[in-house]
Amino acid sequence: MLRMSTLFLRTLREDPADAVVPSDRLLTRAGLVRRVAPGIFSWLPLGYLVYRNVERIVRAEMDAAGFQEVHFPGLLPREPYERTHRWTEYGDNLFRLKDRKGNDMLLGPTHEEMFTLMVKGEFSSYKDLPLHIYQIQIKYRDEARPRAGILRGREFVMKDSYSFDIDDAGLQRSYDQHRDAYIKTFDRCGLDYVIVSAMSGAMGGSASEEFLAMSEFGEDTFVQCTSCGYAANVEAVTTPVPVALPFDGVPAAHVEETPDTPTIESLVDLSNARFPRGDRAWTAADTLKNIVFRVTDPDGTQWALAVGLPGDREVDMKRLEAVLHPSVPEPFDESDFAARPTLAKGYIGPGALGEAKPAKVRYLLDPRVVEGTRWITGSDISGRHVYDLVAGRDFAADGTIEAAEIRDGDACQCGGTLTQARGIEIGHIFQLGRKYAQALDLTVLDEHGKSQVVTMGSYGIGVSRLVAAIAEQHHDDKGLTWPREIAPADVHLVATGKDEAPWVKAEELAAALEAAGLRVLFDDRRQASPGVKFNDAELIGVPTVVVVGKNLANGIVEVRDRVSGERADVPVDDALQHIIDACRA
RNA sequence: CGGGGCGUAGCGUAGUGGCUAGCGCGCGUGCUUUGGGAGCACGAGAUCGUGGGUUCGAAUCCCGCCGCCCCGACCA
Repeated sequence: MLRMSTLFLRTLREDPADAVVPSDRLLTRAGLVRRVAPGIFSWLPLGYLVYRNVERIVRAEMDAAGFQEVHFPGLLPREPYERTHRWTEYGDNLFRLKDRKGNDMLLGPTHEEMFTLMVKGEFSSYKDLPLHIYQIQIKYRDEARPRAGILRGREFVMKDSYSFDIDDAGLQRSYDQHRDAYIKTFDRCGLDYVIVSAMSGAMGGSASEEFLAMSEFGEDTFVQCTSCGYAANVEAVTTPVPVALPFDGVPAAHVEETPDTPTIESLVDLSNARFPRGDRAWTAADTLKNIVFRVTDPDGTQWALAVGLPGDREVDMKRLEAVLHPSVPEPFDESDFAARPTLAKGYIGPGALGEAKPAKVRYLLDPRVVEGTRWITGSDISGRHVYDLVAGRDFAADGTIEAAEIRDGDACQCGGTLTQARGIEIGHIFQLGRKYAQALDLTVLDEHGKSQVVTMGSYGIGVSRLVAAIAEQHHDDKGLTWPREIAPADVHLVATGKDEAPWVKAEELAAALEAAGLRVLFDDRRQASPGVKFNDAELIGVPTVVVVGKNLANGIVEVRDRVSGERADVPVDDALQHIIDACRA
């Protein structure tokens, strides 16, 4: 039994000045966590109870799926990460340190290497597969900017698991098993979440999905189709390709004088003033904007890329980076332009773009720029634009690219419309494939005695982040409203009143509830006023609150439901059973 | 790393050149109080982030440094 009179807890009446998101504010005010350094937190007794409840659910579902728990060190040697190139690829996000001999060490940001090497050390036959192992471990990532409290720390707890299979079909089965286990886990946590397609990105491999808890404070933007159920991270959204248009009646392309129109807006204004369209006004969507980037490959090679897209859209850097990964795009700077005199800044057009052209700029188009679409675009001469330039007739590109910003109302592949929302990434599952097994030489013998590289899946849950994600979704203006399985207790029992009787009865009831197997948080503080106790109970968010006070004189105790706010006056003699029923409902 | 803001008691804050740094919460002692953050009295708690400078006098003005928060870039 937890007694408030002795609990190591101090709730705060005021919001901490630095806390911005609801979960951070409430977890701090309710005395569950305290910030120690940016992105680094301590768990106090009540918070640690909540944390362990979440961890227990995650572990239980992993175990139920038949996965086996292991535990790696958080402090790791450099060498395995050197072999997979992550010692360098992880960059500044890796916490690095040296031991007394001067050897490089790191605090593990994730443990693919360790899992792979462990399996390599023990298993060597296809008969040993499939294998699923997991750990719940503190991870360290030196984020450039930790924020939002527990939601995004530099030290956090993650459950990471890995599957090992001999072939692709096995990997798919393993992936599906994990997906099911994750659904059960997040359902038990009482979360409202979506499963979205994600970019497999750096890790390689094919299938990849993210579990996003709905929250306006989430850092991931995703889209959902209002009609077909499709959901995807913005980075992974694909744009439907419009049907090609006939262009028989379109006049031949012609260059016009358009002085001082380096921006789309100025170009549209000038076009309407000097070259009116007749049937309607020109808009930004009639222009073809070409944005150039310098792209750096992992091996250091640099090349130029132009993205052509309708003038009413911006390039979404996140989407561009996601498609190009692991290469890194940066906007052209003055020296890049200087090196390519055929590119007229502000007036760049398809005429100068393409790998075959002198500037050697790889030219990729937004899928919306299909054959037959007609555009106003740069003529590659400062102060002039081309009109009626028709895609497929007057120009072609090296390919297409998904890099344009996504907007609410954009079309889905199914013909429906997409809407955007934000979410907190609570889980990520993906088919790693053979990248790590290859790099670390994890092979097993198949049934023909031939050596085969193992194929892996990688699956993560942000355990500590889950606590914050649940808090984001389960609170009201008074405080936290934990789902029962997550809550630090089943019953928050408040004793109050000037007579001795309620205190005696409350003690008795607390003991009886505990004997019945319920977890009891007993507010037995003598000095605190009723108002303080009620407010603390609401802040802390235990689902069932019981008040033994002045109504005991009438044989009544009060049972409150924290979430619904319902209050029931219950005869003392029925109280025990009533509370047990309420907690087991 | 770019842009913005802020460092005053455990927490929230006032104080823009004048000597004793103020208030609320919390904390301690005593009395009163116990159904919605109680009252009274007394009390403890701050080298005003840090180093230097200006000045008769600096929390306050100037310069450097450190730290923190927010937006962006980046990320479970």
